Amino acid sequence: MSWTEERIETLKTMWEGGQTASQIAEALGGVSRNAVIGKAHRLGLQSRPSPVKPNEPAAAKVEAEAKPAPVVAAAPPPEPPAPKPVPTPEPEPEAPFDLSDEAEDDEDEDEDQDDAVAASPAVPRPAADAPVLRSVGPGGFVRQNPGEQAPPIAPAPPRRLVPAKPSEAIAGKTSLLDLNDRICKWPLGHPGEPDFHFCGDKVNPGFPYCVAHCGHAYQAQMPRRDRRPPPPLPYGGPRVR
DNA sequence: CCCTGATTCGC
DNA sequence: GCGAATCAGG
Repeated sequence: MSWTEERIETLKTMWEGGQTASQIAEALGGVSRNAVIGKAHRLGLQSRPSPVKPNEPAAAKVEAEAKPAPVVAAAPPPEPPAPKPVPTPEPEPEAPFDLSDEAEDDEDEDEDQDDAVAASPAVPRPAADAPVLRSVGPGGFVRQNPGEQAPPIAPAPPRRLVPAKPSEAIAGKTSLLDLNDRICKWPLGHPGEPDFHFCGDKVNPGFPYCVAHCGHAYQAQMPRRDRRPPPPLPYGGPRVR
């Protein structure tokens, strides 16, 4: 399997969208997780929250036996490698909500989220967990060029909403409690803010959002090979394992 | 154990 | 350039 333009594009989008290397590898198919990581690095994609901390001074130690240690004569005490400044990660451009779940998530929040947003038994729930990227317009919405919208938008369903009691500010707006499988769940505003509410339009049948917001939610390119019936299963879909 | 990403290094 | 093997942290 080679890295075609399309596959690279998918890799980029998913990587930047916060998908794990495993998920990406699985979505692409024919490649291993390592291959994905390796390629991502070669592409210059910056590391996202990595579990491995950079060793500051301890540095050389790994299996760096590769370094034959230039023995000149009476080898002087090797200078300890100076700790290089940690590159400050660029803040993400923008996104309706925080996508990075793994980073700092709590269990209870997940539950809230599922209850709140994924409560649509009738709907094939295209992507309650990761409505991140994805494309294909079975609904008919036009797809944009990959370059036109760089930042991976993802109306990640808000977590921790449920303000115990309905606020007056959202009176007349579509609140969490108004959500059902027939109205658009696209969030407007930010959770916690007084006027936070949902779109509330009629959904594009089969999707959690209205047609307009589907256009925002589903954009990335997808391997348009085998036809995949209605519910376009996103990359981050159910992990088959 | 599982998972994650980072790195190395032979191809 | 590619990716398996390996490492290291959660």
